[in-house]
Amino acid sequence: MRPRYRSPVATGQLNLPFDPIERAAETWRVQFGPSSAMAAVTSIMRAHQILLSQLDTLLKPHDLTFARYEALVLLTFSKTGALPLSTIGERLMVHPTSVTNTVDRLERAGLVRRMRNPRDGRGVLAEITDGGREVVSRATADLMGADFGMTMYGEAELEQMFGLLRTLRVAAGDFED
Amino acid sequence: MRPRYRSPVATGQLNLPFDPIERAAETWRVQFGPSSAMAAVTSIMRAHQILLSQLDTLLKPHDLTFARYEALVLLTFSKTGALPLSTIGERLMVHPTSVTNTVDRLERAGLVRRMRNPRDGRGVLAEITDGGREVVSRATADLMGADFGMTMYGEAELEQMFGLLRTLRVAAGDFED
DNA sequence: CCCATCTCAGCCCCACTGAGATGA
DNA sequence: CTCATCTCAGTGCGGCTGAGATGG
Repeated sequence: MRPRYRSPVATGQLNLPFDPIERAAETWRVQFGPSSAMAAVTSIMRAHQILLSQLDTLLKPHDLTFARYEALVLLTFSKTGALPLSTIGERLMVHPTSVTNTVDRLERAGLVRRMRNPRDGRGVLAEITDGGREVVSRATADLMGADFGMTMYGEAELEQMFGLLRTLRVAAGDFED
Repeated sequence: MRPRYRSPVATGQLNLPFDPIERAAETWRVQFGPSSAMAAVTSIMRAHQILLSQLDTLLKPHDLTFARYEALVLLTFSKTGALPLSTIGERLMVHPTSVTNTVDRLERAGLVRRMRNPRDGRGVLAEITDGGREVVSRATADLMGADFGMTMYGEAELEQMFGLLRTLRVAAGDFED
C-alpha cells in the first residue's frame, strides 16, 4: 500500500488519485454555490506551503530560514550594508517585534551586527557582516540553482503569476499603484 | 507622517510609494541575474500572508482559525459527518500530529466529537456536532460574503490562478494528473 | 512479527499584544 | 509633552521529530 504521508507533508509525494482541492471545490459548489474564489485561495495556501518547505530545505544547510534569508538579502541590497530595523520591517512587511527577533537570531549567528543609528539615537541599524555576505551568496547560489522551486514554469507563466498577484497586493494597500 | 505599519501588518495599509517586490526584483536582477522566479515566489508568500490574515479576521468572531475551519468543512462534506483523522490529514495535507492538535481544539470547543472507528480499532473518527454544523454555516456565510478576500478578481482570473498553481501542486506530487 | 493509527512531550518558527525604556 | 523606535515577556498557532500505546 502506498504511504499515506511522508514527512514533511509539504513536499511529500501525496499522490492522491484525485486533486483534493478540485474535489473540495466540486462539493463546495453543490453545497454552497460558486467556488472559484475558494479554489483559488486554497491553491495559494497550498502553493505557499509547498514553496516554503522547499525553500527551507534548501536554506537549512546554511542555518537560515526564508525570513532570515530575506532580511540578509535586503541588507546586501543597501549601499552601506546597514539598515534601520524599522526599514527592514517596512520592506519585508513584517511586524516590528518579528524584526527584532529575526535580527537577534542573525546576530547570534554572526551574520549581522547591531549598531546605533548615528542619525537617530532612537534607532538601531542592522549591518551585515562579512560572514553574512558569504552565507547569503552561497545560499543564493543554491536557491537560483533550484530556480526557487519554480522549475516547472516558463518565463511567461512566472510573469503572469506576478501580475495576477500584484492585483491582490495593490488591493491590500501594500503600495500605491 | 504616514504610519509605518498598522497591526496586523498583513492587512495594514502599508502604502509604500513603490512596489517592494518589484524593487527587490530589479535589484536582484542587477546583482544576481534573472529574477522572475524570485518575484513570483515572493508574491505568493505575500499573497498568502494577506489572505490568511483576512480569513483569520473573518473567522475570529466564530473562534475558528482557517485550519480548523477547513477541517470542519471537510467533515460537513462527508456523508456521515465523521472521518478518520488519517483521512483528514490526507485531504488537508497536514501532518498527523497537526490533525490531532486541530481536532483537540475543535473538540474542546464542542464542534467535534471523537469516536472509536467501528471498522478499525486503531482509528479514531472525528464527528462534527450540531454546534459544529451551526458554526461552520455561519462562518461560511461570512467568508462567502467577503468572497474569500478575492473581491478584486473576476471569474476568469480566479480560474487562471487555480490553473497556474495546479501545475505547482502536480509537480510537488500532490496528486496524479 | 510488522505495520497503521493515534497521542503526547517537546522543539522551532512566526505573528501578535502589551508594557516599558530611550531619545527626537 | 508626544511620538517614534526598539526590546522584552508572554501567548497562540502550526509544523515537525521522536517515543510510545494500541490494535490489525
